[in-house]
Amino acid sequence: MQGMTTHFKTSKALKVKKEAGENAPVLSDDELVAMSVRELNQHLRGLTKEDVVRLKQRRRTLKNRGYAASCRIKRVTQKEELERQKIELQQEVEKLARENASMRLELDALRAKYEALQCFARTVTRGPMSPGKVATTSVITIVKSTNHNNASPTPFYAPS
Amino acid sequence: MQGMTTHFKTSKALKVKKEAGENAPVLSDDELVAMSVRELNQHLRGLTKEDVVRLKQRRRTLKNRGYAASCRIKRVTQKEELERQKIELQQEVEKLARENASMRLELDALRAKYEALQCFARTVTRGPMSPGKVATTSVITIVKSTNHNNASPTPFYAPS
DNA sequence: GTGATAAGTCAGCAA
DNA sequence: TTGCTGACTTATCAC
Repeated sequence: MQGMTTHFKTSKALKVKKEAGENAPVLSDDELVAMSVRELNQHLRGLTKEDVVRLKQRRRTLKNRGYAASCRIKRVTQKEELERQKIELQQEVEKLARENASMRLELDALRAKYEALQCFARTVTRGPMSPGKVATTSVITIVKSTNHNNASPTPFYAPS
Repeated sequence: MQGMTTHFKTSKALKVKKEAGENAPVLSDDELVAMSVRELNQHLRGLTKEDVVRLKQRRRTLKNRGYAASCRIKRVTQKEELERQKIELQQEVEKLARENASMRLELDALRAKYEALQCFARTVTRGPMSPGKVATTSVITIVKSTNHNNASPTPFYAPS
């Protein structure tokens, strides 16, 4: 329904302007689009009303071309930004999950150590009937099993 | 450079087809676009070569219109999906951070309790010279200060 | 051929 | 008037 490419259209528009041109040195698209309204009016002197309308329309179209490009760039940029944030958040989730897991291990280990110590404390405080020697033996046994589980060589009676 | 809206163009295309029409009941856009190639060929009988080309081109344009629409919808959908995932991840980060903080508190509290118990154990095991009564008094003191810090009414010598 | 997409054009809204 | 964006068309690429 009009088999011309945009570039053909553009150059045709230029050609038309040239044909009807008075003195204008054939404004390029870039010049026309970068021109301020005041500057544009300078170039409008001595042109047909029709040419003025045509030129202004071409300017508007060129501007629109730029707007459309900005719009696309903005869209792409925003999408990339979202994807970046997504990756960042995923990494943060991973980091927190790791911290979480390691703290859970630490907590479990400490709970075990605590319970072992508690157990020992009970044997000691259950009554003054048993002499120190028995209690100490218990302690050694407990510590061994605890060490086997969390590889911490610190016996609970050390200053830590 | 052609001041017609798409709909105007479309109806113009229809009109053209009607003017040159043989027997076709003026295919609507929807009909034309939904038609299979084989069905289309049925409707192409007895049309000018030019009309055949025109009709096929109209069909292609209509199809393209649909593709463009799908493309836009897809773009929007993907963006929404990204935003949804972002919110989901933010919530997960918050949840993990909360868990993390509470576990850290728990860990600190347990460490304090453990150290208190350790302290007591040392007083008990330092030597069998001190009788049970003295040790018990120490225990009570420790428990009180521990309770003050973490509001846990469980003395370390209870079965927990 | 069919479907998807980048670029350009236009309409229409908002400032 | 300027800038932006949705919808459409066209060109182009991949399958």
